[in-house]
Amino acid sequence: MPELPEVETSRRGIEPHIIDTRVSRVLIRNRSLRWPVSRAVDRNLPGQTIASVTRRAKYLLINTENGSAILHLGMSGSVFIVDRDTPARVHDHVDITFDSGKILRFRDPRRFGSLHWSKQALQHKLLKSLGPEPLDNYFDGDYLWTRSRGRSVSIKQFIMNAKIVVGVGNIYASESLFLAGINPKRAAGRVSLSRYQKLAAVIKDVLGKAIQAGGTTLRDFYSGDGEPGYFAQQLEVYGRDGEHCHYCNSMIGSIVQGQRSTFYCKQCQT
DNA sequence: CGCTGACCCTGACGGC
DNA sequence: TGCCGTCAGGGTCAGC
Repeated sequence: MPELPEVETSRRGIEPHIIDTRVSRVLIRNRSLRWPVSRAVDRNLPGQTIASVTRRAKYLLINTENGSAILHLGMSGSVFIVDRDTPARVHDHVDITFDSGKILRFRDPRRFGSLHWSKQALQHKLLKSLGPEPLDNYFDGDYLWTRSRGRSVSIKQFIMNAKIVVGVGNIYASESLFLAGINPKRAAGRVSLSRYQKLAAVIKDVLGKAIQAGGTTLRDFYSGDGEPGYFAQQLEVYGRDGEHCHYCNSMIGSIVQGQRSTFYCKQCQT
């Protein structure tokens, strides 16, 4: 469900409510997420004060002086702030309660999300081999071109590979390739440097604009403050198969790559 | 090492 | 109305 802009929107939504606030209690109703939730989470977090909430790739890092909770939202996860005594609904798996009386609640119907505790979050095995952040300066066309030489995988799957670059999920991969005019089926090793420069630029642009819009709400994404994201209104191809391209008026098509749907314009994308 | 496909899970939706 | 198939914004892992 959430890609980088949605995770960033969630981060911005919750941080002001919990920063400099002490955790009084952690309640884990269901430990069977993507990986079983270790007791280390509820053993270490209570009593800690939140120093910051940061993001690496699609992971939210809830940082304290002594370690971090590492939260991934998976496909259907969300975090939000509720007041004490707000009844939990089904699929509300984790409550982190603060001295303020507020609760940071994690909800995840499909349970593809995860929660870990780590003293050194960036060195955690799930995070340490991740590629660069797309909004970092050293992520650029030269980098993509260099990494892609000799690779036969499709450009769509290449840019969704978190070892290459993080945070580009299924929506923004299709959108970026459309904006760069690149056919998603093209082999990554057969994309020119100049096209990679265009691609890196549009990835930065589309992710930045999606963050500004508060993310993309397709059905169930809401920020920590309960606001939907408005980026869906700006989508060019995602979810638009059978409709007309905004630029050339030909029909948007869809294919399946790596068991994920890809949307593209055969006319505009070569 | 690179690539492909199976798999984890629940809910929403469309067709019949 | 109800049942069934399909699909969904994520990621890991085994096997070749």
